[in-house]
Amino acid sequence: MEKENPKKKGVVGAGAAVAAAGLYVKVMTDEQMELLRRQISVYTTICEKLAEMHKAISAQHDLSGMKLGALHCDPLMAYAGHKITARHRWSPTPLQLQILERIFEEGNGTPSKQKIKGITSELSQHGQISETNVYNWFQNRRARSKRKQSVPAPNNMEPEVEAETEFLKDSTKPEDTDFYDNSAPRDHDVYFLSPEVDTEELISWSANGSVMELQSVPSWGGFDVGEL
Amino acid sequence: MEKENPKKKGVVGAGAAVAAAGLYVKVMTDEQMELLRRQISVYTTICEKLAEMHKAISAQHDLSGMKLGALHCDPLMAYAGHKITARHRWSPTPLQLQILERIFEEGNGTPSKQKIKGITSELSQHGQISETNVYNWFQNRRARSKRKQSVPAPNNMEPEVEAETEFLKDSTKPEDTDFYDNSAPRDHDVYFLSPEVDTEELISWSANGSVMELQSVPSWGGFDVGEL
DNA sequence: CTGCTATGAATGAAAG
DNA sequence: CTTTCATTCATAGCAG
Repeated sequence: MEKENPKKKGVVGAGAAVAAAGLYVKVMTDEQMELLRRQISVYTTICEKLAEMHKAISAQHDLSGMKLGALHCDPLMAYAGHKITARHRWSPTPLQLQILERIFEEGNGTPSKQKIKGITSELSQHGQISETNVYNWFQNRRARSKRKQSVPAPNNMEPEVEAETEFLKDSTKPEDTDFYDNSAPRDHDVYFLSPEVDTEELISWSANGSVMELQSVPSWGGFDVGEL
Repeated sequence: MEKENPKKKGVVGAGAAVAAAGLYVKVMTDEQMELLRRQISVYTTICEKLAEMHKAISAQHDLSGMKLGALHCDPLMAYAGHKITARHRWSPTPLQLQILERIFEEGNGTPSKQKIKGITSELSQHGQISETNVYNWFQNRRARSKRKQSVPAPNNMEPEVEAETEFLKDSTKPEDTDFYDNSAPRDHDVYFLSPEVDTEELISWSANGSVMELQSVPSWGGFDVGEL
């Protein structure tokens, strides 16, 4: 496989001599400093929390599709020197996936050409996508959902109550059983505000919005990072 | 380049000495400023993405139902005890492996459905196994054995430039355009500097590794946000 | 503890 | 539509 090439000593421009006039320096007051520090802290916490949740959620392979594969790289990786591998196969963004699933379940068993076109244009508002992608997606979705009717899923034993079976038994069928949601109430809100964590005071984003708020404060109290 | 120590807070002396004497203003070099700016940008973007992702995921909690029915790990459980790792992926017992190998080499290039079924039931006498497992096994076995003869030659290029190597092979589809990959510039720098860019395609954080990495860089080259 | 390797699994795309 | 291929993700097990 190909992995990181610790070649380009990217490292957050440690030595990335900033612009030319590196003679004068920027100045910040204590106040600004404090503010900055605070914001950073918040961001850090949020990211940490989110990462944790993400990890948990996609414990092993779930991920309702958060692996956008458009460009396989994130900002950090970029600076880390990991080349931006160009060209990757398309992958729906979470939003797109959501929509696709909805449409799929809606019963439109046969997305006609026209349908596809429409869907495509709708989805392209949430990210790059082509008609072919949509077509393939439906094709695959159908084919794969079809192949899920063998596992009797008879005795769904408690995952954690494994007797002496070394490996899990029937993990057999990947996709089937739609009743799972009975065990999982939709109190999503609660999930994120986990009982023990102490940081949620900082970030309380039960539904979805808190984070957005945070994002809206990128100016960092007078410190305009954007204008730099 | 002295930022190799993820553990020890570097404390770039430049003036971030928030500690004691808080009488004079803090000073940051352009370099630090740049760094900060980048990090902020990255955090912002990531948070944005994460938020979006979670919104989508929690929206229907797994729309495709593509996961193991019973196993439904939610964040809550994760926090509770990090126990979500209950499921282990299947692995053939030596005996099963032996049989599988035999069958594989027997030439049955394509163990079709029926074949799979038969094999599965045969193997299940030696341990837990499902058709899917068998299917995947053959799939992987074939793919892997095929790729066992082209390792050395193709590399020669500098890692830093090899990004452009191949995005020519985008054979996508007949009828539509696949701008999705060509339109995205790979000017890494831009990623950080322009928050206004449509982040959808800029950041794609597929692997959980990305996030993890992020977490590991909270020191902000001198800033110790962690201690806050 | 950190990283690497082997390998089960998921999935977009293509072939039949 | 169904089956196969190719690529990638994620993780268990092992080595340094």
